[in-house]
Amino acid sequence: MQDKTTLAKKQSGRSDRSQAVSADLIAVIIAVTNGEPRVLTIGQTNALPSGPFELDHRSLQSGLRAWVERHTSHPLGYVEQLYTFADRDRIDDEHVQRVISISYLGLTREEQTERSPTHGWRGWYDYFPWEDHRAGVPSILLDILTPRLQAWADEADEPDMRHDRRQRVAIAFGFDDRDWNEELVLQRYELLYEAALVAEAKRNWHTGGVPPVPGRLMIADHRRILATGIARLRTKIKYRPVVFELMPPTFTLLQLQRTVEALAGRLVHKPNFRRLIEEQNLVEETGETMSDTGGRPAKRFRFRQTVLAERTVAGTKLPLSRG
Amino acid sequence: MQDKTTLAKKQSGRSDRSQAVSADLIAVIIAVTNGEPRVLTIGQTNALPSGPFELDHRSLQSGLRAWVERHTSHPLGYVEQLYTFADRDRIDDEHVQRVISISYLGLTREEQTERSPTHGWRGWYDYFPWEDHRAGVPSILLDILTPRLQAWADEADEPDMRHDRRQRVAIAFGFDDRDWNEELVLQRYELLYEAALVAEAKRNWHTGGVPPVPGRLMIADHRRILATGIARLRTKIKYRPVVFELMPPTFTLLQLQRTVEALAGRLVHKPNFRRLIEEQNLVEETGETMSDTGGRPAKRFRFRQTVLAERTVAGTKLPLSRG
DNA sequence: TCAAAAGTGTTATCCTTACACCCATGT
DNA sequence: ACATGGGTGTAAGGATAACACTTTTGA
Repeated sequence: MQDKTTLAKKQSGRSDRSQAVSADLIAVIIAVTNGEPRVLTIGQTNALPSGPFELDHRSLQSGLRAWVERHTSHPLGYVEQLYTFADRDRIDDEHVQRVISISYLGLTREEQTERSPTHGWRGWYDYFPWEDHRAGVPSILLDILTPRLQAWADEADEPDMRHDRRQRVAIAFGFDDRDWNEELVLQRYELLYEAALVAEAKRNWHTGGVPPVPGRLMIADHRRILATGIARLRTKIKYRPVVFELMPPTFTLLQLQRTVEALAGRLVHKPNFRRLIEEQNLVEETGETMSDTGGRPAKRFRFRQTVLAERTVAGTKLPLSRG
Repeated sequence: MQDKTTLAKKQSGRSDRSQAVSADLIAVIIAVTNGEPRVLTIGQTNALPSGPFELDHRSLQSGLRAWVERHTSHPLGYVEQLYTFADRDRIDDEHVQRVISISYLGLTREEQTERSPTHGWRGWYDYFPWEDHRAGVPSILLDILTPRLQAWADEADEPDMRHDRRQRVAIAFGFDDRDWNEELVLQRYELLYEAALVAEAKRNWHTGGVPPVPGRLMIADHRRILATGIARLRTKIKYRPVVFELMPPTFTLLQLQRTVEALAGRLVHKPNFRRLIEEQNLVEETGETMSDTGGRPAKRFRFRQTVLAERTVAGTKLPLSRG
C-alpha cells in the first residue's frame, strides 16, 4: 500500500508490469423447500455459481442480482455481501493473475417447475451433516467427529497447544456440557480443516493420514464460503425479518417455524415462537385456513410488508430453545 | 456473470478488451487517546489511508498489516474486513478502469512520540459531531439536524413517502421518544446523504439548496466508509473483547470505561460496568495502584491474554445504560 | 376415540438496569 | 470538610424458556 500521492502513477503503470487483478463474484443462494434448506449449485460440479464481474454492471449487487434472476427466473429477495478473498492466485498464459473473489448471500424461493441442466439445488446439510441438530445430536458428530477431534487435540506435542485445541474444539462443537451454538458453522468447518478431517485439506489422508469425515466436498474454497453464508444467515434470522424472503406469499405459523428450524438446524418451542411472531406484528391473517396435514386447520398468514420499512433497522426476535 | 465453463476464456481475453479491474485497500485505523476516539488520516487531505493492493502480499489482511505497521511503527492489534465497493469508475489514459475498494477496520494505539508529515490522527467526532452523546444530546442534533430532517421528510410529495421518511428518520435519530441507538451510525449518515444535508451529496446546496450540516468532509466516499467502521466497532465491543486492543498494557477500570464510552458515544453505569468486566474474568490485577487524578487510588489491571483463546468465539458483555 | 396440530395461560429463571450507600485519598 | 474517584449490596423490571393444559379437525 502506498500513499495517495503515488497511487495514480502506480496504476497507469499497471499494464507494463502485467500486474492486474480480476474480480469474481461468488453467490450463496439459499432457498428452503419442504423444510430443507437448499443451496444453488452449478451443474454436477458441486460449485457455487460464480463468474467474472462485468464492467457493464453499475455495482456488485446489481451484477449479482441480474445474473441470478436470469438463471432462476425468480427475484432475489435479499442480498448481502459476505466476504472478499484474495488469497488465491491463478496463472494465465504469461501473467500471474490475482483473483479477488467477492462472495454474496442471497435468499429466494426454489422454482418448482423448472429443471435446468446448468444449475440445481442441493440440501445444505449434504455438505455439513454435523450441522443438523433438529433430530438431536447427529450420530456423525457423536460417532465420527468427536473422537477424531479429540485425537487431533491430544496429538499436539506442547501442552499449551493441546489445551488450546481442546478448548477451541469444546467451544465450537459444544463438548464438556457446553451448549451447542448453531452460529459457529464457520469455526467448526475451519477446525475440521485445520485438523485435516475434511477432504479439502488433503494434506496427508491420501498418503497415510486419516480419511476425511462425511460431508460432500466442493471445489476450491466454496464449502468454506457456504459455511460463511450459513453462519451469517443463522445469526441474521434472529434480529432481522429475513426468513420471510424464503416463504411463499402466504403460510401457516408452523410452516414458518419449520423454515426457521431448518435454517437454525435446531428445534423451536412452538407456543413461544407463535407468541413472539404475533406480538411483533410481523404477520397478518389472510382470513383463509389450511387443513392439509391432519389436525386442526391452521390460519394462513402473510408477511406485513410495512415492517420492511419499520424494521430494516429495528429488529426481530426468535426463540431458539429446545422444542 | 457466467458459468464456470466460460470463465477461463473470458479472462484470458481481458487485455484485448481493456477490461480489467484494479484493487484498492482502504483502512479505517482507530485509536483512543485521552478519552477521544481517533482515526488515522493521510496528510492534510481528510482521506483515509489507501493504496493499491500489491501482488507480493500473501493476502489482503497481510498487505494491510504490513503497510500500517510500517507507517505507524505500532502493531495493528485487530483487523477485520468491512466492505467491498465497486460502484465507482476511474478513467485512465485510454481505458475505463473499474476500481474495487476493499475496506478494513483496524485497532491500534496512537504513538505519542511520533510526528509524521504523511499521516495524522483526528477525532472521529470531527466528522460525525451528532454521534457524541456522552454529554447528553448534542446541540447540533437538536438545533440543526432535527429541523432539517423533519423538513426533508415533510417536503416529500406523496403521503406514503412522507410517512416512510418520517419513520426512517425517527428510528435512526431516536425521535418521538424512541431511544437513541448508537449503532446506527451508517443509517444516519446515509439519511443525511439522501436528504442532501451532507456536503458529499452536493446536488443542490451550491446552486440554491440548503447548506450542509456541520461535520468535517472527507474525499470521495471515505466518510461513508468511516461511518461503516464506527458502526461495526460500536456493535463489536458489546460481544467481543476488542476494546483491549485500544488500551495500554495496564489500565484502571475507569480508563477502560472511558474508552468504551468514547467509542459508544454514550455513558455507562459505573458499578455495573466494573462488575461485568470482573465477573467475566477479562482482566487481572497487576498489584500496583494509580493515584493520579484525585480520589482513592485505583487498582491497575491488565488484560488476561488467555481469554483471546477462550473468547474468540464466546463473547463479552458491556452495560450501555445511561450512566 | 385417537392422533396431530392449533392455540392459551401461567410460572420460573435469569439478565439488565438502577438505586443507595460506604471507602480511600488529596487539597 | 469536601470533592473525586473506587467499590459493594441489593432490588425492580423485563425478557426468555419452560410447563401444563384446552381446542379443533380428520381418520
